[in-house]
Amino acid sequence: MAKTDTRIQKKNQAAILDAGLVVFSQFGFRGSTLDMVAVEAGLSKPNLLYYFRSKDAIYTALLAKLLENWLEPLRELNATGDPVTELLGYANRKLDMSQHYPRESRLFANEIIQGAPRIGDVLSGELRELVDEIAIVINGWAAAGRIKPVDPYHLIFSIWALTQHYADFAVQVEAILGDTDPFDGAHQHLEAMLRGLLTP
Amino acid sequence: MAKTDTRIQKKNQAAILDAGLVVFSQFGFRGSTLDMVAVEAGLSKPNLLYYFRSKDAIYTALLAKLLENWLEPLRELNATGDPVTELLGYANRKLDMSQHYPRESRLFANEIIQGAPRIGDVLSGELRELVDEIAIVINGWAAAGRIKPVDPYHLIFSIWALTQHYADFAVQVEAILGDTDPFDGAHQHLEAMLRGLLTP
DNA sequence: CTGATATTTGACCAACTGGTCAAAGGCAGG
DNA sequence: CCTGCCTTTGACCAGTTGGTCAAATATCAG
Repeated sequence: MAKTDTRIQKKNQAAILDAGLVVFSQFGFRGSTLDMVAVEAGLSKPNLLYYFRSKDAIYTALLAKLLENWLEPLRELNATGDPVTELLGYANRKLDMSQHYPRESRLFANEIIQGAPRIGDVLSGELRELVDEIAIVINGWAAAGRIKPVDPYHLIFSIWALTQHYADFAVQVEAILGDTDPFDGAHQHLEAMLRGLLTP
Repeated sequence: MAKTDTRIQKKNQAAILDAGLVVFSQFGFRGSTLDMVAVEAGLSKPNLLYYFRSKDAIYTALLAKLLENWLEPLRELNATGDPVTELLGYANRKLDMSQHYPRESRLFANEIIQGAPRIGDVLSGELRELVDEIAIVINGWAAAGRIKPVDPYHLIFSIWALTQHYADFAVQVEAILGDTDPFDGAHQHLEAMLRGLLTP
């Protein structure tokens, strides 16, 4: 029943997902067409639909695949480590993701701005639980005087905001900075902000 | 020639722009349809096109109108005031805008994420010049030792990121915070971050 | 080589989209 | 009441969209 995918299946499915990422991350779900994805993937439209049941199936597959990578850095946060090191490490990992996977960031941004119709349950389920756990850890660190007292939820929001901004609003950042690479300064600035906030 | 608009014209144009804001801010330009805007405005589709030449005209009118309000707080920043007060005031004003005009924020977010095809020249023109001016002011403050040394561009990016996040990613914020109002904590957290970064 | 299976595609369709237009309805000044 | 203008709309159109399907083609095991 569950036959293993052939070489060509794997290749084409990957090409479709790559193309879908490019197109969906720029135009959002409703703004993208199967023809755009097909052209980007170098396949015909009916051929796309041979590998994926529908436009929705491509988009959903992309979201599911990316949600994993997106939540992973948060899981790596180590409750037994040094608080400032851990939080800074997390923030830097997120910033690296913005630098190296900006399209993934924009895909999520599009989905969430538009009301997260397909991942709302993940946000209020898995993500919320994960953040609640981290919040307890951060509160513990604050109670022990290892960091300054801080609202853990807004701390996490601010790390997300500060890091994803460079991917999601890349056009604006580039319009203002010109040729300067944003990420050198971004890392330094991010660290300065978080140290100023957290160091007791 | 340039007759003043009648009452009914003003009323319907306003209704269309309001409806356009609701629809475009949620689905982006390509994801929105004239029918959606028409239903939201309580008018028929041909009637929309009696007041605006095209879908594009509605969207462009919205963007132009909003760009003004969006840049205004930045212009209000006073070079002769107290640095920390000025920057905190700006950040709080932006956060208030996210609270009271989240759809405007999401309209811009959608436009910029998707590559800012219609306002790219404003970003690299008017906005960039404005930011360059502020950057000089901030550098002056830092050189005078009135704030800690800081990259002015990334400081501005971080204020944008931290404030707009609560509007653009409202669904995610609400999924995590539940019924708690985000903006109480947001104001406090924002102030703590900026004070930690700036206070010499 | 051969047959079976996996892959690809041209032609097509119904629904939707932005936009047009002529005709109808409403409304103020005379 | 009438006249002229502003407003509204039903019907319509051409282009696009997601999706189907039967036929054609490539691939591969024996």
